[in-house]
Amino acid sequence: MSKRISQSSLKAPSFKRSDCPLACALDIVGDKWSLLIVRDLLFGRSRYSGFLDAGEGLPSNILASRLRSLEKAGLVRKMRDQAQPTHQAYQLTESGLDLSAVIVALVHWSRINIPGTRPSQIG
Amino acid sequence: MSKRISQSSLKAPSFKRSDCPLACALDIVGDKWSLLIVRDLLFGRSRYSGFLDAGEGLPSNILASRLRSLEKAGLVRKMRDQAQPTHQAYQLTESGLDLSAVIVALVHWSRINIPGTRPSQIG
DNA sequence: CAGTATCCATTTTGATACTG
DNA sequence: CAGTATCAAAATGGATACTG
Repeated sequence: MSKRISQSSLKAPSFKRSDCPLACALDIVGDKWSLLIVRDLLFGRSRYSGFLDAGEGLPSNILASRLRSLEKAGLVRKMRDQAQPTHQAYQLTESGLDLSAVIVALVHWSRINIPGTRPSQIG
Repeated sequence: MSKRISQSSLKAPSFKRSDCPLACALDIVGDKWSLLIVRDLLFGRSRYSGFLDAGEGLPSNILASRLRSLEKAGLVRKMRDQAQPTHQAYQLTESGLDLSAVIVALVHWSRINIPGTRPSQIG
């Protein structure tokens, strides 16, 4: 017998504490995984399994939850893979692409301020 | 009878998954509160009670935990308040100040991409 | 194989009461 | 004022099992 109630057993993080633009942004990407998924998308990964293999050990249930919340927030779009139509592919929307500036700023900060950061490669 | 073991009942978030500069940065500021505290420091707040009153309803135990981890990561310094030496004051280090670029990028993104964001004020 | 879902232990959170 | 302590609730992380 199959369970039919829950769309997913894992809920996305809560949403919108205030109208401060910074707090609003953090309600969407203020966690340890979302920007790493955006990073992967920027660097050409587009498949579920690709995100899982990215190296930081993102668990599959967390990945599913994050993809849902990023999609709901309009940063990511899911579609059929052009090259392999049997597969799904994720891609950034305009809004998601705009996050590259945030990622660049974080990487720049990290390079200067965190010792032991990898010198020449993101991802 | 008093408990004496725990320095604090609340632990700071875990640390350093990989050597990717983005992941390293997110291990430090990749949560919903740390950058809001940095924002407050940038905008002139410096006291524990000031952070609590900032408006987003940051709980005091989370604040204590975040201040500890930001201090440990070298972004924040605790000292005696110059004006009122009976009080403590927090201030950003150079490293913490450098995060302003990240905050600017996030606010800019938010203004463009999140409807309902407050038009003319951070904080 | 790609993608989801479920179970369960551990961590983190949020709210509030409490202490020096 | 500046934190700590307590505790319930929620999120996380792994492992694993299910579906098409």
